[in-house]
Amino acid sequence: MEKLLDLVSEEMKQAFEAAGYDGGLGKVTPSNRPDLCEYQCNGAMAGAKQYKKAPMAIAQDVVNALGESKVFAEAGAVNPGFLNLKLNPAFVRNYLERMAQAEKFGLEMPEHPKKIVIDYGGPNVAKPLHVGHLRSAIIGESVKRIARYAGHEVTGDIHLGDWGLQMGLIITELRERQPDLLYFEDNYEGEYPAEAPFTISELEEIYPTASAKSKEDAAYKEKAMDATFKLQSGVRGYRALWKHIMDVSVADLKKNYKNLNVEFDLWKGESDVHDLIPAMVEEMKKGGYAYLSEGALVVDVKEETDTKEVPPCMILKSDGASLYNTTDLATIMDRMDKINPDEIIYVVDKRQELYFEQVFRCARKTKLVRPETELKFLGFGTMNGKDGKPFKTREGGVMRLESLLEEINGEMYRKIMSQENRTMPEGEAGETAKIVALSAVKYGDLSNQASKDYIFDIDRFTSSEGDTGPYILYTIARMKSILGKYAETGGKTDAAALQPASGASEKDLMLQLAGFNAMMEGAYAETAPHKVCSYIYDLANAFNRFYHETKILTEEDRTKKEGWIALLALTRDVLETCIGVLGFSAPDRM
RNA sequence: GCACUCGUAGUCUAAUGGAUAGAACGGAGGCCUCCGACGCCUUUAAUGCAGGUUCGAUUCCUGCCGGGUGCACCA
Repeated sequence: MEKLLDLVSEEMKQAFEAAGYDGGLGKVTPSNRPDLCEYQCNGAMAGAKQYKKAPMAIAQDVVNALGESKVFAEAGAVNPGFLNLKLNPAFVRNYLERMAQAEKFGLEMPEHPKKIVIDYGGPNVAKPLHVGHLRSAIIGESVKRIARYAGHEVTGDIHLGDWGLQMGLIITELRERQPDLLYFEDNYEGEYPAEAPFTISELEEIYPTASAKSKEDAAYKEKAMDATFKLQSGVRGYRALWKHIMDVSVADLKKNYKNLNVEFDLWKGESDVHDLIPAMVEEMKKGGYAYLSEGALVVDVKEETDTKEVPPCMILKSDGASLYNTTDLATIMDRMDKINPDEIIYVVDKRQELYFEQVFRCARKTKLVRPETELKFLGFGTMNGKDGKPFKTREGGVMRLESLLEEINGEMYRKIMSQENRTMPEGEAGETAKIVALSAVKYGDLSNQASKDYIFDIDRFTSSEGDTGPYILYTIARMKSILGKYAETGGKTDAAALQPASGASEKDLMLQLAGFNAMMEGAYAETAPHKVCSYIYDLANAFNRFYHETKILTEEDRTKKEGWIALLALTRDVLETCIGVLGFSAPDRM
């Protein structure tokens, strides 16, 4: 289904052509001056040079050519040459009815859906999630859902950090503590226990301990590196331990991501591509791309047009070990092999931009990807505390994600329980608090442009006043309440009942709804969840204004009432769809 | 040192080169016998500085000032 803006532009294009001008000038955009008009066209000014004619004269010609139109209720030429437009209410009404009845509100599906892999999350096993993981999860999940809604075939991959020295450290510390474990017996050939010899909380304590020790004690670090080597070369007991670490850790991660309403399609990690590395390195050498520099194996990725120094992409360290680059490149290779995506999007801290630039160039140069495969870096900014510095606990440490969520859930719960006219029982309040708290966190994050730093302010995010998640949910709850009451009286809801707008706030709401497709297309094209946020905020406001001056349930005129109910139902559906792609949901009441 | 990035009301944030820079919080004032006042309405206040390109610049270019970040064996 065509976007409203396209239909309107088409009408304008014909008018330009009828008046003897280039139809391409007839592009219509939403109005910058809502007090003057609903839509505007700046084509007359753009065409002034081309036709050596005053913009105003061109605009007047176009208005004359437009004549009587089904699309426009008003079209006027205004100095210095703007075309101010108001739409015909019946035209808008018909558009909304089609939208309500169409799949995905008439959002056009791509002719050739793209295969997209989104790499986000990126936690390390055996380490608890902390606030640094929050943005990748929230933004990645939303980008994934938007792309999927837009009709593409999207795979979300968590990309675990599950290989390398950190695993050696854990195994070493385990050995220090429990040297008699079966896993450390060289000659043992039997089955290992199914149960892990540690819990997740122990694991989370073991890693930092081991990491600290290795920094102070060279011999300890030596042991850890040896353990890493043994693990990577496949020593049975070490592999068995590694499996335990993975199982315990992944189970915990799944629980935590579930609380965030984040779901990965793939739980792949660095370990999955370990075996692919030797062949990949060999190819890069054979192709003449990789060479030794200062003992390390590197691929040059400089380009003529660079204004900055782009260091070569390192493939192997001088000791022959692999590193971050190696696994990322091997992962690209693996994805091309198994999924063959048209695009891979990395949702990563923006500080890694240069690094990914190197990796992308290297992947292209060494032909790991097809020439047309898009590699996109979606870098996000830092989440700061109220002081404008990176978010920390009161003690100055790294805050665990669990603690952060608990704090917000608690805050939300207190707010619900302290409502003056609270009718909600405590049990439901607990569940509702979680739903609303998640909206607070996610909306607070996503309403900013991803690339910018932002200030995490619990008080502001959990407030239901202003541009917040709870405000959106409150508005939805109110609509559900009205629709519920209407349904109780046996009323029917049907999009065919929609009426042309009779008032200004009603028309405003309708136009806002009609802009859904254009908004969603833009949010996908620019991988910009914040556009969805600002859209639903405007939509919620438009609804609240309409609600305020329209008494729906007490309306005597049945035609009017059913039309409004249909409008309400459509608004609710659009809002819920939008928060769905943002990765949160709305309770029925709050 | 080189490079990247960001500077918008007191605070927080938006704006494919287009009209009077749009919101939110805060401040001031108003609206509940009526569908959820966690709402609505009115009001207050901003593009770091200096040039340039353009009919028109928050947006593009140059310089300066200020914050953040990155510059091969970490991830």
